[in-house]
Amino acid sequence: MATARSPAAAADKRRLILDAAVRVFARQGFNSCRVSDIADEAGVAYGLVYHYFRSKDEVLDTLFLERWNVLLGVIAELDGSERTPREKLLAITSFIVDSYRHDPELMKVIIVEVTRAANTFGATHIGVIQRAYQRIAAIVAAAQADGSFRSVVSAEFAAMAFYGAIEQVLTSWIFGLLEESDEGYERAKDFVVVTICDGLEAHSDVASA
Amino acid sequence: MATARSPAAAADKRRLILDAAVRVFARQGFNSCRVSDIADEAGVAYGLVYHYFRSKDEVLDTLFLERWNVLLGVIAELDGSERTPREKLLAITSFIVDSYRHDPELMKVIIVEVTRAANTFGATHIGVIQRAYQRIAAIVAAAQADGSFRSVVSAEFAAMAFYGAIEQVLTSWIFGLLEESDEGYERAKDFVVVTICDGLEAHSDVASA
Amino acid sequence: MATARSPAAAADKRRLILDAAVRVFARQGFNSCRVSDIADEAGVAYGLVYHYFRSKDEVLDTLFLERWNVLLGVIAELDGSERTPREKLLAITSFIVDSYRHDPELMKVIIVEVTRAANTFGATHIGVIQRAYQRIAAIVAAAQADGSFRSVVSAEFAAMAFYGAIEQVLTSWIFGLLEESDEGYERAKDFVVVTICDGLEAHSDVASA
Amino acid sequence: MATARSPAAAADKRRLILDAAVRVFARQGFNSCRVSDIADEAGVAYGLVYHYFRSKDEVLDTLFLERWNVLLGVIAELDGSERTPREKLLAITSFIVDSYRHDPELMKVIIVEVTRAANTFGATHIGVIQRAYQRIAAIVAAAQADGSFRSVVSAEFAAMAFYGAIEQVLTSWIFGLLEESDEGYERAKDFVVVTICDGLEAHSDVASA
DNA sequence: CATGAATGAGACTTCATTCAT
DNA sequence: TATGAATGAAGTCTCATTCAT
Repeated sequence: MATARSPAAAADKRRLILDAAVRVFARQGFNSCRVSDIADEAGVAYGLVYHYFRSKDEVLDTLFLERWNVLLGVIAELDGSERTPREKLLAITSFIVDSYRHDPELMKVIIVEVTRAANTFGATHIGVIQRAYQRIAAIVAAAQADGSFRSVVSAEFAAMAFYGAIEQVLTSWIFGLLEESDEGYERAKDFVVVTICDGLEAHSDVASA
Repeated sequence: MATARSPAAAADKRRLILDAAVRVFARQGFNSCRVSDIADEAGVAYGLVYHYFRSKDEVLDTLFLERWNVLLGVIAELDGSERTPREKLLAITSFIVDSYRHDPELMKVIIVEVTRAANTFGATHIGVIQRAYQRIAAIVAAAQADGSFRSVVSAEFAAMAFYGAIEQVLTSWIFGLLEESDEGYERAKDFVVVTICDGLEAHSDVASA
Repeated sequence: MATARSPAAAADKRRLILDAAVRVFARQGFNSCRVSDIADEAGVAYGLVYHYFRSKDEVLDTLFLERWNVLLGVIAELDGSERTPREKLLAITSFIVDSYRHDPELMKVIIVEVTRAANTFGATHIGVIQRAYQRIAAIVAAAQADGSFRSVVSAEFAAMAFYGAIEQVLTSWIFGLLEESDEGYERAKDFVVVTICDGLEAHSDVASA
Repeated sequence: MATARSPAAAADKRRLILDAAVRVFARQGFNSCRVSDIADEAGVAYGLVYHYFRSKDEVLDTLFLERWNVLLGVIAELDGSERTPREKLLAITSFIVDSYRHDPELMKVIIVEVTRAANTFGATHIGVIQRAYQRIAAIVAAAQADGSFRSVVSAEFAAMAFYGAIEQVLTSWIFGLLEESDEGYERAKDFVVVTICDGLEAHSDVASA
């Protein structure tokens, strides 16, 4: 009782609600769930959700931004590191795949409810979403500048193909179309980088091109 | 009697509603629009939507299946053609990009409201969605079998990266992140194929790999 | 084809709709069925219902009045006959029970949807419904006047108990609470008359009363 | 804090809605009234009806079961008492008539909307409705066993005639066909029992039968 | 007579949000 | 902080009725 009312506990309630929201959004979808579903899942009265968040939207906004900002931070840090471009792309892929492995429900929510929701949350967060694409593009552009990447495709576009490949892998896991296993996760990381960096065609063809 | 109420005109009303629904779904999103918005856009009475469709969901189902079945037909046809694997992938890319160019609203609806809606329509149509991935994978697998594509990544996965790249391009157009122009559309087709088939890295690296 | 378009066939269509309506009203209830259900059951287009009847209500009105007027006629005829009061009551009971035996669906509709529908059809037809009660009361009153029936209860009230007993028997059949068989129907007729005319108590008690 | 929002007041709102529903159902009929009519009559917001009840149906179900269970309890209690069979039937009649006298609207709703609604609520509650008939039949059967009632009609059937007579009396009041007054209510009780127990025919006839 | 496409008012129900306690 | 009763706008869907052919 005494501990339950401590400031720490109060902060916990907010976290409790956010974590519950992830599970509910992942299970039912943002539009199909009720605020009371989140409260039930968190084990609190549903008025409390409105104590910590202005609206149902703000709950999802919060979840998305929390995670996306981590992603942006990781990419920024990588960009400034000593790695080769290929290593940088692998590290980004690795981070996203591991994010999914660690909390598949949160990543499902982010991809399904935000990143692709062109009319609702996607539009709201288009700015920060775009920033991720731009930072990846910057990595590619630098690689093209130093000659390690070819310039046949624009950096902007290359970033898109790269990110699209990753998101499609996650989507396939989300839809249950692709087997999920520790080995599967690791292979996926390699496959994305090999495909995007080396291409699918046999070397001889490439060489003669 | 070639009057406005001929059987042909009746069929037109159904089409009128479907076309209006595309515009409304694209503009407001499936969840944010009302059935009356569709009726208003089509210039018909509210109840007529329910005369032709059992529910709001069925309108979207119909739109999606109409178009997706065309895509499946095109891929199947291409698979049986005399083209090289690379040409086949280009043709698929070309078809999808041209679909978007011809009717960007319909493609927006399909991608935003169905293909990625893991909790709602995506789950409903997962079977037919998957079929497209599988047919692309079959093209890659055949290419790997005859040696024109390398086997370092599984065909299934390669198909995913390929399709993900395309969908990300369309998503970027939808979000207004990528310039849309006749030239842009054509370049996008090439870029997807070049990236996926040749890879981003400079040849020397690939050769030495 | 030639016969189907004859005037006789046209009249048949009206009858077809009425008969279909009985089945549909009995099965689904007046409120829960649609005009199109009646048309479907009759095998005609539902616009045709509106050719023969002004509204859905009028279909039920017609069915009710058709049958109730027959009942009124029977009671009137009996009243003028040479029978004893007890025989008259038996004849009325017999007619109603046989009506049910012959067309249970129609009687179900009349009782469930009209006779007891105090807020809707019952109110509309209260006049003609009451006339039946009054005619039965007249039979009882005459019997009381000539000494064959006691006058301890008012004729009006006695008619009510008599009719209520019959309707409850039909209701029990309708609800499936009472076994239906040829023998059951005949026994029911006797039971109603015995109960109402002789009473339930043993004779000795009655005699000593 | 003895304010209007105490827990007791909250419980009152539910009661308020139920009582309002009785008035509205009685006045307009279940099918013809809207949920908003109930809310308006109760002076509460639309949604509060759905806070306390899952549906419009559940409101009627609740009203019916509340009252019908009281009836079942009364009959059960009477059955175990020391009264003569005739006194038991009188007590049941008395209870039902007094129920109507005390709250005619509720009894109207129960009879018109439930007890005779073979396609909707009657079918739903057929089990508990039947239990009342059975308990009355049990009283008659016991009377027949001890010789106080004759066995010429089955107990089951006798119960039906008895209950049917009562319900017809109530129906007549509901339809405004029978004068309502304190004296009228009392006379009705006697009349039902006299008719059912003694019969309508003059004693001499009965004796000679 | 016959059809069924077209209309649109209106019903039930949901649920985000507020607020008194 | 925490609760959940209370609010009411808004949405989907139904269906009686009309009407052009």
